[in-house]
Amino acid sequence: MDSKDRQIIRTLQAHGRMTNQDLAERVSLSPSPCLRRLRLLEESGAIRGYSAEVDAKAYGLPITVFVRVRLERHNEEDVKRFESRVMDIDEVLECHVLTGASDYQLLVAVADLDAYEDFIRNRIHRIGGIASIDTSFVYGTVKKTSVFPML
Amino acid sequence: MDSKDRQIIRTLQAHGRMTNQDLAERVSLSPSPCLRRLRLLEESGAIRGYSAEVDAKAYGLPITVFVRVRLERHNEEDVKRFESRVMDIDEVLECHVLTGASDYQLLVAVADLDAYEDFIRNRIHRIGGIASIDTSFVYGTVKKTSVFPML
DNA sequence: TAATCCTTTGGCATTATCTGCCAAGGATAC
DNA sequence: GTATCCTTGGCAGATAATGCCAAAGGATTA
Repeated sequence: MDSKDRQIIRTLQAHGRMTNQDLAERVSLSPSPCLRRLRLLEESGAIRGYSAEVDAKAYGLPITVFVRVRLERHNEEDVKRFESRVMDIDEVLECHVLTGASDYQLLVAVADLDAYEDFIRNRIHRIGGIASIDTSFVYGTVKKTSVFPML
Repeated sequence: MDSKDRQIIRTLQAHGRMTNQDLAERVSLSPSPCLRRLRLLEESGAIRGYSAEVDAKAYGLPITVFVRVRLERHNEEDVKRFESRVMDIDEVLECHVLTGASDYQLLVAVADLDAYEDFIRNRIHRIGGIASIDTSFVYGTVKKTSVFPML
């Protein structure tokens, strides 16, 4: 992972469908070595994949919520159950384990408030062992980039 | 935005560099109408762009932090200054406006704890007008998908 | 300093893909 | 029933991907 690799990565974070020719030009390489570097980054797992960035509202999911969850008990069984159940819920886009007052932070996308209530009552609480849930609705987004800072 | 469009979107959220031929096959269209739908989704803004999903650790940013910030005052001037300064900080990947106890939640990626301390002291506090900062380090990630649920 | 090795690069040719154009099919309204 | 509109599918020229091989650049060792 040298500076050229990071340049390739940042370029593809900003323009994920750029052709290899354009990418090569942007990072000042010819197409062949550029493509070889790209394949190595993909095979090594540094680049996990590619994704379209979609307007959630246009898709039909106007409500985005950060949900912080604390469990009652932290034995292996309860933790495993919570995590495996959460992974299967399609509305949960992200679930991170955090330091601090909460155990987990979920990123959830839903169509309306009824769907959110349904999500909390019938998906999350049904898992059991939940000590507390803290909901923060996203009112607006000041910044959202997928491009890492230069090093 | 019909069911076919959403199918195209979900497919490209999972495999952003898939060729139009493969995409067409996956959604049961021939390449021509598939490409036309795709271009319309892009031009309408439903698809904002494409991005490589990169392993932050492999890139050299092993520490991910959610930072919740509350401002002392909420007059237009202070709010505008905070938001415009935050947009210019490369380490800040996301900044959302939240309901609840905090005003903002930032997603920050840094190389080490020193860089995080420097970020808080010299980037965030220097903005001025900060009432409180609450830091939650990401210990692990149970789930992270860019694919929206079916509707 | 020179020789050697190893890594990375660039060009070429083949194969695959993109994409604009036009005709055909299917649904809808009158 | 028919006219109209929207969407689809196929074709062809242009563009891009990718495997192979020779050459250049950089580091290490003698």
